[in-house]
Amino acid sequence: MNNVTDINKLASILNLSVTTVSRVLNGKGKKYRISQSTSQRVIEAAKKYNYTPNRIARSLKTSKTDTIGLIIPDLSNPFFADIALSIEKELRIREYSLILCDSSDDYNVERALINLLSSYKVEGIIIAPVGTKHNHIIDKYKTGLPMVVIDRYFPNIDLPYITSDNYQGGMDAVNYLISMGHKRIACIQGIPQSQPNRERVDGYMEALKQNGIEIDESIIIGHEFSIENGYRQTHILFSIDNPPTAIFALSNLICLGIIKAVKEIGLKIPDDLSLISFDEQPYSEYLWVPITTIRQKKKEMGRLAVDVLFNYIDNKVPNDKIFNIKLKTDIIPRDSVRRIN
Amino acid sequence: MNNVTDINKLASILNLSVTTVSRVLNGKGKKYRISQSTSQRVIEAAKKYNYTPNRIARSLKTSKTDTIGLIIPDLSNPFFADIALSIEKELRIREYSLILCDSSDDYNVERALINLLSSYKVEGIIIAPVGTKHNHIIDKYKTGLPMVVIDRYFPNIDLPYITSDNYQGGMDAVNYLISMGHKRIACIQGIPQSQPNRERVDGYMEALKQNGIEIDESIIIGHEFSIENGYRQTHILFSIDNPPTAIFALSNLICLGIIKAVKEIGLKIPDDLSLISFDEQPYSEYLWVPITTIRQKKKEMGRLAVDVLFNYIDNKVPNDKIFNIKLKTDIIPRDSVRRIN
DNA sequence: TTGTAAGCGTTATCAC
DNA sequence: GTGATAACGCTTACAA
Repeated sequence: MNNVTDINKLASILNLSVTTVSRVLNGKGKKYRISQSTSQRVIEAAKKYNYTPNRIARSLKTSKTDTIGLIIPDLSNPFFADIALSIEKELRIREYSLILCDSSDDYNVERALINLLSSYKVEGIIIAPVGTKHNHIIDKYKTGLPMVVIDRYFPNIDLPYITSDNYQGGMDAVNYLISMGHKRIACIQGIPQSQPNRERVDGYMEALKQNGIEIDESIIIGHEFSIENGYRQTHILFSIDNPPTAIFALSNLICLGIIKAVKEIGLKIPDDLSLISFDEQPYSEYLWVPITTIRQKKKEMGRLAVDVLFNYIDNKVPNDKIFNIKLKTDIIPRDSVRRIN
Repeated sequence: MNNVTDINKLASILNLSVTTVSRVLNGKGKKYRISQSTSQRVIEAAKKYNYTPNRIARSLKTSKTDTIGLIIPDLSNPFFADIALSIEKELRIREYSLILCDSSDDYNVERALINLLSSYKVEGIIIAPVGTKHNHIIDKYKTGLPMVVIDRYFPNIDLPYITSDNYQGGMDAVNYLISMGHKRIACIQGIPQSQPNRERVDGYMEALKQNGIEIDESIIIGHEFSIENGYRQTHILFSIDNPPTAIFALSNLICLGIIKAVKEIGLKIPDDLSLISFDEQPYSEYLWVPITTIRQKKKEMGRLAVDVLFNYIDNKVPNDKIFNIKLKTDIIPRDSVRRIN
């Protein structure tokens, strides 16, 4: 089983030039009118000696690496894991591979990762940014490296993005709560500076406004998309006078934290508290109480991100034409919201 | 902002040879006794022109790509997502990057991915195999490419692996159930041919045997690590005579399916049915009933996989010395198991 | 129908 | 202290 890893060796074994071997192996046999028999011999030898072209060498020559980079803040969050999976699948179809990077929601890490990926000569980057600063991203994009931002985008900045319609999602959630009779609605948020968070909160406020309900800033709290945050803030909410009758959780992780706290406090959902949460998960239905959620189109987001990215990579679209897409969310009513008086 | 992407250009701007520039940039300045001032100039110019070495070219020369490949069956399964994250983090510390591949639990895809990764010249591969065949893996390993198998390993085969002690985990789960008075214990399994599944079932049977409980093969059912499978099998279990008083679920996804079915059937956990499940998840505690689980050391598994892999990559260890590691599991008692008469 | 040779951007060997 | 130059394995003009 003498594996051959070098086109030169293969060519010399075959008594052919590397050119011919390369052409056959790249499917350019007929283009260069290489004889049937030669082609056969090459293909068989390649199989026999288990030869696969060295992509590194090929890339150096062609400046195509067939790789793209993905930077996400937290792979252990199923929201991002699902998106990553969707992206991987889409890339596979195009015969591209994925270099996966986790920024741990850290701006400095993210910054370094972009440069790292660029040194690996990825042909494009899909990034769910930490969400606060964006200069490092734009700079790289202007360099000519195709990039698409997902989830946490930057408004009014020339960067292609795919995100959910978080504003509408926030409005839908709160309108639903209001339609069920709730007026005192708290909002436990994630990273306040991040755009999805902002828009969800804006949607929340708009819904209240449209329904003539006064906004109480003291029950818009929290600072992180985590279980811990949901847990803490809920305890705070129920230690104040006039606690809410409903909570709008801005992510699945926050929602879990709320459940934890609510049980500790000894309340029942939805009897004592109604709950609605952003992010549908496979387990949302099987939680303590089946949770009413706002579902984002994760798979679609991944698919579109790749689509749009390749529009730039394949130069179907000029770099200064910016794609901006907001995907509709939908609401999945379950048992966690109760109708009150 | 004229970015320079070529060491030649940078060298000519500096009026130095590429050799010198390369040496300085690779931290070999003092080794070659390059003057302080020259080093300074190089470093500053690199920064000024935003120069980063082309890793593709470097790799071709050094045959080091600083990448490793990861193949997992399903990134949307949080068990694998957590492991992937742990691996990514470990690699980052070593300044390596990760090419992530999802095999969709498909043997043919897995086969192709191994060759693909090898053509990308990854320096090693960590793989959670589909779990049935292994020749393609061994063949590649024998080629000299370092590989480590995680989770679904192959017994009595010369391949390094890191997995959980599934046998012990299975025994622990069932012993716990038995200690709570259960005798009629069903087992809903995942992929029957996969080794973790086998060993969990073996542990299950051993525990029964040791306690003088007869094994009823008709209540060891299922074929997939999925919600759907858990759901279906539970319905089947409760359509037969003499249904179980407890179920041992062999994965978190299966557990969710069981919950779904149990609710439909109108049973209560743990009143009418006790449930214990493999795989601890962040949400295990917040499910319909807080679920008693067998926790696997996912983070540790990822960490060790990388550790062991680098023992081969760095040739600290001969390729024919095989590392085999089984990590202890632990049991997290919650409310889903009831003590019966 | 096939082959020769240049060149992709590095690093490493040898030379000065 | 610094520099020419070969080589890594491939693709691709250009030749024949």
